[in-house]
Amino acid sequence: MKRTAFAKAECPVARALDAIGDWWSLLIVRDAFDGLRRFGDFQKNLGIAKGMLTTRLRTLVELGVLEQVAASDGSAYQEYVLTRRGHDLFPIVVGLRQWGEAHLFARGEPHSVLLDQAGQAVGQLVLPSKSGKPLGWADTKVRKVAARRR
Amino acid sequence: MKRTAFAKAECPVARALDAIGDWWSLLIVRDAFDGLRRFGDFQKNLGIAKGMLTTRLRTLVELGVLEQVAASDGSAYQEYVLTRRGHDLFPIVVGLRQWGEAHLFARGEPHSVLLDQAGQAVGQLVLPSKSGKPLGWADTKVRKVAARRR
DNA sequence: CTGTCTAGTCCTATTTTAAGACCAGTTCGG
DNA sequence: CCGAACTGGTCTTAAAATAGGACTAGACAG
Repeated sequence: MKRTAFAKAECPVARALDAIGDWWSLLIVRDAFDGLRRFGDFQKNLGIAKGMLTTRLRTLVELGVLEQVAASDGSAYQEYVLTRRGHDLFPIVVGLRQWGEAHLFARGEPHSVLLDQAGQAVGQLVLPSKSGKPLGWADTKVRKVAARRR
Repeated sequence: MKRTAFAKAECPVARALDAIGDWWSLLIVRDAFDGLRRFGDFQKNLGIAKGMLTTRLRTLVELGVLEQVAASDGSAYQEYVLTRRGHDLFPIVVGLRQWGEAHLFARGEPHSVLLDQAGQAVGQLVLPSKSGKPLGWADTKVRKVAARRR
């Protein structure tokens, strides 16, 4: 049966996963953050089947995460670049990176690292509170949307 | 063909997506953050097929994101609770939530909201730098693992 | 005991994915 | 200017994943 959809869910997490929660979309976005722009670059770097890449890029463009622009090198081809909405995915990609680094690599196993412009490794993502003290899971709760009464 | 695997990738983002980057796993984790613990609770709340839920829970337990413990109500059943590793997924779930809120809901459309213990909406995730100034996408770059020479 | 609840397993139909053949327009080398 | 190679796709096919539901063993409630 068709993959179940959460596009109408009232939970933003579910909608976000419905939009970009597949194996390829965020990897394409990651590569876009790394500066990749052309169909062939994504295809070669990810080893993704061309047909998949075509449908993923189309979906990301429809979502407004990527947009197609004329190639920056003056050729007749097109390039895919991140929009504002795409740039806003940065914390998610960083979060995945930090979780992966912390839990999916053996001690000493080499992996790529995120640096600031001075070449320093960046810190951990934090969720600030009004008081300035970072919030963890235990400090928060979700307020659900009130069930619609009749 | 078999879904392509990134479990050996040197990029932590790719490994993380390989582990938890499917449509259901993070929704299960979200529900666990919301306090759900039992098979039937997850199944009812998500509307997921039981077979899918079984394999997802098994995978999450193997990954060390969830663990099975004896039911807290004294019955003979088991419950699934987040481990330390599971709790560390909090920033990712929050990131998805915030991106979804910002880009996937129409103005005024109701959605669930994340609150701190005082009932205040939480702020945006930030990536701090040494200098204390939050880092954005343009302020960072990825250092790749050096290609292995012979 | 008996009926219901829980937490699954198993089966089937359908959809999605991977992989590669094929193709039209673009660019390059000479 | 011409043929070869590159770019950015489309189409086809086989295998795998998903949705949905039937079925079941053990726990529990009355």
